[in-house]
Amino acid sequence: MPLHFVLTATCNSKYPKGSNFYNMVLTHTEENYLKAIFKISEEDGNETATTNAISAEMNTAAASVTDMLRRLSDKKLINYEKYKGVTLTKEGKSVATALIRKHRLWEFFLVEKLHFDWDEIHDIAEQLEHVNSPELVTRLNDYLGNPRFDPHGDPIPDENGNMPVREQVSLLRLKPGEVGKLTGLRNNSDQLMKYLKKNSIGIGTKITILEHHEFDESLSVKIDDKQEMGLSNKVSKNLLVQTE
Amino acid sequence: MPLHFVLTATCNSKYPKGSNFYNMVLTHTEENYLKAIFKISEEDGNETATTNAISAEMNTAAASVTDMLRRLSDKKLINYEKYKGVTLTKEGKSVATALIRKHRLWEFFLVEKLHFDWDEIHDIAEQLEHVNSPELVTRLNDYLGNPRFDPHGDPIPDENGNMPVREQVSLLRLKPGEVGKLTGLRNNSDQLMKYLKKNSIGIGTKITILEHHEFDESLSVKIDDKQEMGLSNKVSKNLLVQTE
DNA sequence: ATTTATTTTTAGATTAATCTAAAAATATAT
DNA sequence: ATATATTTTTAGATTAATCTAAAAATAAAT
Ligand SMILES: [Mn+2]
Ligand SMILES: [Mn+2]
Ligand SMILES: [Mn+2]
Ligand SMILES: [Mn+2]
Repeated sequence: MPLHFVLTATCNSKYPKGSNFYNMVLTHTEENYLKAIFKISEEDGNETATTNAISAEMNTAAASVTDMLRRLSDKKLINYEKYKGVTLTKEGKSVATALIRKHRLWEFFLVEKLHFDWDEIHDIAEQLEHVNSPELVTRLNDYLGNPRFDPHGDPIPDENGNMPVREQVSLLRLKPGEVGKLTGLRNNSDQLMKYLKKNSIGIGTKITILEHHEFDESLSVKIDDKQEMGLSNKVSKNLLVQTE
Repeated sequence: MPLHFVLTATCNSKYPKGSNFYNMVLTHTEENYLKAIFKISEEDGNETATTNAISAEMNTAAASVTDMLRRLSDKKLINYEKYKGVTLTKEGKSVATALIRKHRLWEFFLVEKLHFDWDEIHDIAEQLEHVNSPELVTRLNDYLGNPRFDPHGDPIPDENGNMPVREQVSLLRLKPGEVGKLTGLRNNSDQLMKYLKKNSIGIGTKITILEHHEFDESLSVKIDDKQEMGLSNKVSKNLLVQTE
């Protein structure tokens, strides 16, 4: 019998004594803020991450963000001037990419080894990414065969934080007759993933353009030389493919 | 069973909506206290876990323990009466064994798949055990082949919290000529593990008793039909073996 | 250039988890 | 049984992380 619970819990870790700049132990929360700032900064057009953008990304009140920005600034993880928005420092960026590396390695593990589907892994990886053990990351990476892309096609940063880059365009840009191999999604929405899964479309799937429909800008396509189907404009726009 | 209580909890990570009594979301700290209480209760002779025992196990001030006991009691995870010490409720015990299950499954993973040594895994498992995903535990268990004992020889509780039991005696109890297979340690001290590793002794190692030395109650033994060596009383006492 | 709207910060509270110091309860020893 | 020692609880503070409401700064519109 489902009762209505309001659940609040803080997942605090302790600060070990003797932590210095380079082995600073951050709280899960601080780590999540850094990831959010990184994500916002990556979004095209964003010079700096604003308080409101972070507030939206983190689902917290703007006032809470301001609080945290002061703290992250004190720790030299961000460059912060009141009212100006923030950027990550070198150190902050390094923390953020290390988190993303862990997140995506764990996602790869969950799909490759534990046979989860790509729409089931994100929330688990959100937890696993906070496990702090450099040796674990190294061994996990080796165990997985040093993968370069996660199950959503997102690049996995290497030990130094460098992301592999890849040429990919929206499926919408291909002309009839052209073929694209699905390499990523523009946004990793669960609904989109479930929809694609239902239609046997996943990373690596070969998609051939049959026709562009002017009226609603949708596509007719052929999937892996098997079924033909229509793809709405909204779906096609979100599919990133490599040609040839 | 009608459970009427409203509990308030925050977690930085999203907490599942529709939580009920049986999938209550606890903080890492609350989970660690439950594990500590479980551990103390398992130690022979301990009817209840006292505030000081918990304080020692958790490395926190006794006053902090009292605080937490009130909280855990409010959540019906422990039976608590002031000055009387505590026991786990059925629910509390179930949370604790689920944690131990996760801890030991992850330790098994770290050794079997990532090739860590048995003295390197505990701290990482301490973190991994708090990852909350029943599906993950199920799949991890299947992936590992439903192991019954962890790399230290400790039993892994099954889905229902039942621990496999095993006959094992201290090596000291064997008579000269008898053979024991190492199945566990009385306490998982890092120093002991490192010492054994250095002498090629691990779980499964065959140990033949050559001689008991009266003077210091030490042993002469043969390891896996290979090297002969002495084992101090303190070491032998901590080695648990199966005979035959 | 003012006014209005939006964004951001400050102020003031709350909760979990911790601490130290003091008080109260229980256990041990004389 | 009284005194002493130990254990446990209470009292009072602190810090991280959050909130709402109000003030201040910046941006947009008239
Ligand atoms: Mn993800
Ligand atoms: Mn991903
Ligand atoms: Mn362990
Ligand atoms: Mn173990």
